[in-house]
Amino acid sequence: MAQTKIRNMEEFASVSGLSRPTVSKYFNDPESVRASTRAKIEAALTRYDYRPNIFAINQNRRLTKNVGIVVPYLTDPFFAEIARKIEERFSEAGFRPTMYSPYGQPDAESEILDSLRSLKPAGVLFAPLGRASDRGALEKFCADVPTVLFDSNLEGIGEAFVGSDNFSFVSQTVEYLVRTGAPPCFFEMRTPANPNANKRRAAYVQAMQEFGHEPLVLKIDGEGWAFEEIGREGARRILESGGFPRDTVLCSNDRLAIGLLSACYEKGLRVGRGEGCALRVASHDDHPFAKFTCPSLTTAAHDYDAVAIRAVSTLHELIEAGGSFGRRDETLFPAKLILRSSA
Amino acid sequence: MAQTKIRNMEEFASVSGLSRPTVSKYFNDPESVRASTRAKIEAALTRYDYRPNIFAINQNRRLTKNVGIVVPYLTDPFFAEIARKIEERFSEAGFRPTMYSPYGQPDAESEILDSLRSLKPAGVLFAPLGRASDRGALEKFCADVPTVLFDSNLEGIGEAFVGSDNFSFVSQTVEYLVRTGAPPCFFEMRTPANPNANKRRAAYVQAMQEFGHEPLVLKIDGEGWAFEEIGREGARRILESGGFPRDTVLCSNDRLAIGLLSACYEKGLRVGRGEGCALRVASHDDHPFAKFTCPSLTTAAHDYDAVAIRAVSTLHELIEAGGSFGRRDETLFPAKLILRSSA
DNA sequence: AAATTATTTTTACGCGCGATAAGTTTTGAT
DNA sequence: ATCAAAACTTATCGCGCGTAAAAATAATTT
Repeated sequence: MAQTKIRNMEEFASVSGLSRPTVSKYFNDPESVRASTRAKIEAALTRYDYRPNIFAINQNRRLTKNVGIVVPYLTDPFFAEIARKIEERFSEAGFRPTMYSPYGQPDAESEILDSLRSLKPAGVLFAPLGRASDRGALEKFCADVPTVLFDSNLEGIGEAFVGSDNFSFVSQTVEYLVRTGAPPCFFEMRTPANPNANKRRAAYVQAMQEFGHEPLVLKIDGEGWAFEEIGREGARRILESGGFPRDTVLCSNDRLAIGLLSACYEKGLRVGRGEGCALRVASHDDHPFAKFTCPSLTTAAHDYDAVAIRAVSTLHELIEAGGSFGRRDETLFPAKLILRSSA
Repeated sequence: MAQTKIRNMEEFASVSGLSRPTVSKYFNDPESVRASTRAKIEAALTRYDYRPNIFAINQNRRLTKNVGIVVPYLTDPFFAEIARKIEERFSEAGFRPTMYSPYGQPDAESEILDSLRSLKPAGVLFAPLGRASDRGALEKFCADVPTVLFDSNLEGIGEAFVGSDNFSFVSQTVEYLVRTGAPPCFFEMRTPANPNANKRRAAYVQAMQEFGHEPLVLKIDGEGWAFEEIGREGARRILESGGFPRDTVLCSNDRLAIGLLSACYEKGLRVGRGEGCALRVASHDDHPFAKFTCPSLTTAAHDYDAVAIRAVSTLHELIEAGGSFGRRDETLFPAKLILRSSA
C-alpha cells in the first residue's frame, strides 16, 4: 500500500503527477478540477492514505467547513437523536460537524460558545438552554458567527429559528383527550427551564377554553434537568394527597410523563383508556422511550427529520447568504399525534 | 472593555507588556512563568478577550491537547452518560475533548478514526463497536495514536483497557436471584454486537453451575442497536408461545429488559417479587432509565464514575509515558447490585 | 556586592496549506 | 487548423503560532 509516507500536500501532489495548487483545489471541491485530473488524484489516494492537515487547512481559510451543533443536554435521548440527525446531514454535505453540550449549565454554555468562536465555524446550529442562558453572551456570539436556533426559540437571537409548533402539539392532544374522554388537567414543572414549556401551558389554556372547559394546571416543584425524577416525585405527592383532580392528565413533556407513569405503577394506579383504568395520561415530544413505557405513551411527536433537515438547510442558506438574512424567519413544524395505550 | 481588537498573540503580548514567546509559554502552562508575569497576562486577559488561534496552536505542536472520546452509540443514555463524565474530567485537566460516535456502523467507526488521526490527538478513549469493528483499521490507528479502550475489550487492541467486570455483574445477580427465589433463565440476543454479552453469558452458565442449577439460555432474534424493540419482540414471541420456561429471567442488559418489561405489561403479566407476581426480572448495567421502568428494575450497576476516572487517568499516564506502556493492563471494576421492584 | 541561577527577550525559522498572479498547456468548439 | 476559454504550473506571500538558541535582565544565594 503506502510505500512512501506522504508528509504534506506537496509530496502528495508530486506522487499524483500534479502541482500543489491543483491538488488543493481538488480537496476544496473535487468538481472544480478536470475529470482526468480528478482520476489521477483519486488513484493516488488509493495508493497513499494522505489527508490534508486539518489545522493547516483552517489556519488560512476565510470560511472553514466546521459547523457546531449545541444542545442543552446531550444525555437526553431526545436531544441526542436530533443532534445525530443533524450531524449526519452535515457530514453528507461535506461539513465537519462537532457536537457540544453544556449539560444544563449556563456558564458551560457560554464557555462552549467561546471555544466555538475560536474554531471559526462556518455556522452553528444552536439549541439554547432557554431561561438560564446568558442572553448577552449569546447575542455577542451570534453577532460574530452565523447562527440558527433550533428547538428553543429566544426572540431576537440568531438569524433564524427552526422548531416545533407547540400550539400544534397541545391542541391535538387536548382535542383528542376531550373528544374521546374527559378534559385533562395539565402537569408541568413550576419553573420550567425551557421556553417551550411556557408556550405549551398557554396553548393548553387556550385550547381548553376553546372547547369550553376549565383549564387546570398542576405545577410541581423541582429544579434541574432530572425531569423523570421530578415527575415521579410530583406525581407521588399528588397521589398521596388525594390523587389527581381529574381522571385525565396531560403532561408538558414525555420525560415528566415517564416519571408520572412510574409513580402510578408504584401506587397500583392503572393507567390507560380501557376499562379498569383509573387515569389517562398523554404527553408531548415522542421521546425515544415513549414506546416502551408501561403503558406505552400517547403523545404528540416532533417531526425530528423535518426539523433536522430544515435546520441544516437554513444554516446552509445562511452561510451562502454571507451570514445574515434580511429578516429573522421562524419555521415551526406541526406535531403528529401518536396514539398508544396510555390515553 | 476591549478598546482595541487583538488580532494575534503578538498584539496581545504587546498590550501585556511582554514578548510573544513568554505569552506563548504562559498559554502552554501558566505555571511556567513568574508569578508577576502571570499577573500581567491575566490582567490583560480581563481587559481584552484574546484567545490563541486553535489551528495555529496545533499546527506546529508535537503533542496537541486534543483528546478523542469514541462511543459506539451516543443516543444510548448509557454511553452518553459515561462519555459525559469522561469529557468533564478531560476538560478539567485542560484538554480539549471531542466526542464521536459511529452509531453502530463499522465503516463510520473507521472513518472516525481516520479523521481523528488528522487531529493529532494526544490520546483517545475508545469504546469500540465490538464484533463488527474493522480490527485491521483499529490496529493501524492504535499504532499511531495512544489509545485506551473502555467498555468493550478487544484483545490486543489499545495500550490498556478499563471497564466493568462482567463476571462480577452476573455472579451477583444470579446469586441474589437464586438465594431469594428460583434459578433464572438468561435472556439475550442471538448474535450480540458487544463482546460483553458473550462474557455475561459465560458468567451466567458458570455461576449457575456453581450453584448447582441447570443453565438455560434464551436467544432472541434481532439485528442492530434497537435493543428495547428487540427485547420486546423477543419477549412477545415467548409469551405468546407458552411463556417463559422459568419464573425468573435475567437479562443480558437493561435495554433488553426494558423491552421485556414492556411486553409483560402489555400481556398483563405482573412482574416483581411480591405476591401476585408471575415473573421476576433482573438485568445488568443500571441504565439511566432503569429507575423508571414499571416495575423499577433490579440490576447490577456499573461504577460509572470509577470507570470514567480510571479511563481518564490511564490515558493521562499513557500520554506521559510517551504513548506506550510496557504491557497491556486491563482494569475491571466490580458491579454493585441495585435492588428495586422487578426482582 | 559579587556570583549564581532562573526568567525573559531577541532573533529567526518552520509548520502545511490557502490565496493570488502571471505564465503555460490543454480542451473543445469553430 | 485556429483560437479563446478552461485548466494547470510556477512562484511567492502570509496565516498565527511553536520552538530553539543566544543575549539580556531579574531574582536568589553566598
